[in-house]
Amino acid sequence: MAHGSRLPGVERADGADRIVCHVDADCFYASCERLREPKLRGEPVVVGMGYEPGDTVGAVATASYEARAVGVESAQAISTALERLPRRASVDLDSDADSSSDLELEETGYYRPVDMDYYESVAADVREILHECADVVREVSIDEAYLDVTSRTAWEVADGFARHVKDRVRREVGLTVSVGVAPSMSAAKIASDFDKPDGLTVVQPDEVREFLTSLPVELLHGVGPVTARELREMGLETAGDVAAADPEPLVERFGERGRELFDRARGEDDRRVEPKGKPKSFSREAAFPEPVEEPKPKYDQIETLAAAVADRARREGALYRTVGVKAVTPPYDVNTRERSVPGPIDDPDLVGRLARDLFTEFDDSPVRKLGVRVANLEFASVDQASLDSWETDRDERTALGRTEGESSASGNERTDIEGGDERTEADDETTAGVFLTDLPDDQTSLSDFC
DNA sequence: TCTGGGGTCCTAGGACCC
DNA sequence: TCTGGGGTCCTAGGACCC
Repeated sequence: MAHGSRLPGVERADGADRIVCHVDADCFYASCERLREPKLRGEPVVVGMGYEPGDTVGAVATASYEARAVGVESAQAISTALERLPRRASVDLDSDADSSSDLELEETGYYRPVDMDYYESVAADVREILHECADVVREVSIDEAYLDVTSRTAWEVADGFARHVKDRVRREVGLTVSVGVAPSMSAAKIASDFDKPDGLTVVQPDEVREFLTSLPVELLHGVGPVTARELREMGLETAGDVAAADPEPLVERFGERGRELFDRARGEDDRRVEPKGKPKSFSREAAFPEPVEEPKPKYDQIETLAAAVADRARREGALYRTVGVKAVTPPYDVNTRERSVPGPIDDPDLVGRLARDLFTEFDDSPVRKLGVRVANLEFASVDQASLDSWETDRDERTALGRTEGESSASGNERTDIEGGDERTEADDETTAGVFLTDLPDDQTSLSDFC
């Protein structure tokens, strides 16, 4: 793309500028709940786990803006959320005995459990629209994506284009999204956040520096509480401060990230929008209501999590070479242990055995949270590039699996390469998925903006 | 902020190899 | 026996994101 060597003064003139769109659904889980339960519209809605009587652990996944108005935030302990926003249903029961609770009713809200399957199905509808609106889409998470729309619009009409995307999602799915348009991924991300909810912010190429300059450093992507505090200690409060700073101390203190920070604060980010690759790891974790010391419940939990992770990997058609456990001990110390085996495996029993083995170190420790993870993943077949080579890939993989199974068995642990039929079925599904997402784009409705 | 769950990337030291 | 420097893999921890 001959993009690395551009002269400072002429960066807008070389035609290499991209138009990047960041699309971010507004309080996605809560909005999904409203889709299937319209009475929740306009009401405070909290989606999370652990709010039923008797539950003791859980957190807020998403709060509607009405719920945020009374201090409910995502990642908050559900107990705190319930204090600030009592659950509507439970108040209704009380209200029989207390007719003066009309006022309090205003300060109650609806709680709903996380239902990922349903949210996934809604997200799939949104994705379909986004893929029709862009040449390249990078899905960042279930409710967020970057679009490279360089060939679909122009700066002069970028706001109309963004409006079109928003309107389509609202009409066809029923959700509001916030959209940011900018010449880079990092600026587009900040732009979509700028005017939430239902936001639309376009940052023209020559406006990027000014747009960023007054932003507090924590609004930069990749700057969390720790980095923000350290930046403040260096006297850097805003993106503008960082942009004007000497980059050397930043690199000194933060390494590669420091350089990145400096660039991003100046609006320099030449990452191209690229489709997301395969996952790097799968994990499952679970918290205990309170720290547990006895081995039995801990090992039971390890067992359950290991089985769930192995099952997930198999369903996704992934082989793994590394198994890890995580033990969170009071006050909140995160300990991880992992072990790798020589060859890629698909072996639920071995995941269980390795996980138990790795965990023995924490036999006598109080533990508040446990996790099991597989990593070093390999996806046997299906490179979307060429479907012709699929049969070949599959044959190669079968041979591969056998060889590596043997080498791994000779390593230290017995491994079974089994379930070949199931794996093939999973691969077939993946292949079908490639066909589905390869449907031709319908650009006609976008021609106005091109 | 007293802490849920599922991810990503980076760093740093040690082992091991050439 | 002492020794340089580079590369890669593994492991543990940390920061961050949604």
